[in-house]
Amino acid sequence: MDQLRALKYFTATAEAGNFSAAAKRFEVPASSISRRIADLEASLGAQLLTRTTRSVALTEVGRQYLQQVKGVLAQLEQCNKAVREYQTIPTGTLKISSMVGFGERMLIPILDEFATLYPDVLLEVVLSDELSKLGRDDVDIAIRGGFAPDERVVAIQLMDNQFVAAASALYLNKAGMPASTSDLKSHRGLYFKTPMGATPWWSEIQGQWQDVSAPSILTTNNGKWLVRKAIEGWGILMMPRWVLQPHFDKDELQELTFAEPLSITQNQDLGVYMLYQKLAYATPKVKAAVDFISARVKGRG
Amino acid sequence: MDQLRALKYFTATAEAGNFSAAAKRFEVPASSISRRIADLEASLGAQLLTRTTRSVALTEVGRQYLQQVKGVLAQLEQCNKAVREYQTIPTGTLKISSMVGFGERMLIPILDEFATLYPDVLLEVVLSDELSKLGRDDVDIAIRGGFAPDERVVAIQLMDNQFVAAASALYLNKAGMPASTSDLKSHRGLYFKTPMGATPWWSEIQGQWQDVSAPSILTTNNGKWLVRKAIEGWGILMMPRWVLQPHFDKDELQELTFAEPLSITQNQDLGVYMLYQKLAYATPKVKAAVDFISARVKGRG
DNA sequence: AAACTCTATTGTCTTAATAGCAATAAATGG
DNA sequence: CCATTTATTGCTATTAAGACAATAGAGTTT
Repeated sequence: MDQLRALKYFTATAEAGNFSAAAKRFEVPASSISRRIADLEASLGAQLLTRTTRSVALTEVGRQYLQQVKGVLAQLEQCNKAVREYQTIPTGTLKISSMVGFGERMLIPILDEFATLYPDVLLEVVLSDELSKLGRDDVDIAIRGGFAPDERVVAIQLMDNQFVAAASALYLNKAGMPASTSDLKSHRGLYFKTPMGATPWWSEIQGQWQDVSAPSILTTNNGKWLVRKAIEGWGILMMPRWVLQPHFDKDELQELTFAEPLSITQNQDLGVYMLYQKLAYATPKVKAAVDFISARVKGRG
Repeated sequence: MDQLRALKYFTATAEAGNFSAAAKRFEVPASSISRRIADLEASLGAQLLTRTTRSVALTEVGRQYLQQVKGVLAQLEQCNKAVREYQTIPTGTLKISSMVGFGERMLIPILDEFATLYPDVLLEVVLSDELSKLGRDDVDIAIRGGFAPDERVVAIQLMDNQFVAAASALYLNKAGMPASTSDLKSHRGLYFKTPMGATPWWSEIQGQWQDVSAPSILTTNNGKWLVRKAIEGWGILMMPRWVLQPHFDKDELQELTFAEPLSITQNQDLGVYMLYQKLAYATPKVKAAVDFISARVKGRG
């Protein structure tokens, strides 16, 4: 018995809810679907579907089996795909999902070079701060702050993503230079809003992490606007160093340094990570992109 | 192409190092192994093995593919095993639907023991006098008064469910003991209301079934309340013997016996039945529960 | 209530895939 | 150099799956 075929029929039927719809998808008669699944059930010694003459429904075992088997099928497909694409020149569509800020400032600029280097790779870049799933054929490469530990996902740290406080000279002249992190509370705050919520300012004062956020003047998920407002002297903001560095260089903003540690989280590990599936690395386009991005970004950052 | 078989051949060959050894393991000619793997390679568009006339060795892709695929095969085996195990050890969720009265008095008490006996079975008991469908994965076991004849449903009679008339001494002192069933009409009636309607009293007098119902004082679908009112002397009620027996024992109620047959239906067959689906592959959880319930209830009832 | 449609199943035939077997050619080991 | 092992190839037999038609049950519409 071709169990693999039976499994494909089974998953399709479970999704469709009846045999005939599944049969159409595979362009075979419904009787074939019925027979293959009956065979599968016989070989397992278990009833996977309860049938009426009008429709089919999963049994409890059927539901369990389906869920597990779907993962197996997906993985096998991945394996086949990896082999098929191996030993070929980088081609095809490469989907990259990145955080908005990083994408605009770091990724897009270097991808021009990548595109000329690998002209056969069609780039599809999605900038979003929402999470997107790897593996589900959703994206090939994801760039995120922090990473969820997963066996099949490789995480490469691109940069440390250290948040620093900054304000314009204009503002500092008006409001005065804060001497310590606890002074921040009497200033005006410009806040970056991530999908996980706003990013209050934390400082470790005498071994204790404390919220030292200034009253909010503006909260937005648009980094560029936030920076512009800071330059115009609206208040103090905290952003990753790699965002602010160009403005420091142009003297548009001044970095505020303190004796006490200052961060946007009590957890220090908020580096920028590039994530990709371990399996996918076998495909040339992914391998090329992963190697390219990590070389370029690490060289800069 | 049966990819699964090809993969099994491939992994065996890779482990053995040559086709003939793998062929022996599957008891097929070496030519079959050779052909299946060649097909697999063709479908993948990649060479997995380098062959000499004396032995075979993995290529770079082959090694990668082997490693990934071995995991997939193991997982699939795991899935199959899980299903087969499900068919041998009682596990999973067991849904039982029962009539309210029977459920409260007979079923729930014995299910404690069942739960300790089969700890892997998650019980889900629904007490309702409404009909519920077997088969649609709605319930695994249904307990009902009477049964609809259906080819795919097995019905086991648990008890005879004989209805008997009763009243308290208090009432009988006041109203007098009815000498025959036809006397009942001048008494006060407490009626049990099933989803099928009220339950008038029928008696077979001189070969003729007649309605001998007393005027109704109370009609309810709540058996416990009905019994309490009877004990308090409100009137005469008819309930299954297994409901009333404890009250007879405690002298709270007296059974009324007559020369003429008395019932709540002209059809005598109103036993309590346990119903379950007749499936090609019976699940252990259902079998265990059916056996357990019929043993315990028949022993008592 | 009756006609209709959609759906799963079953039987039979056809077609495609696989196993079995024998022959051949290449490589290894003595 | 010969004997042996091993992969491959051609051919046949066998088995499994698909195609098609017919049947029966379950909703749906009229």
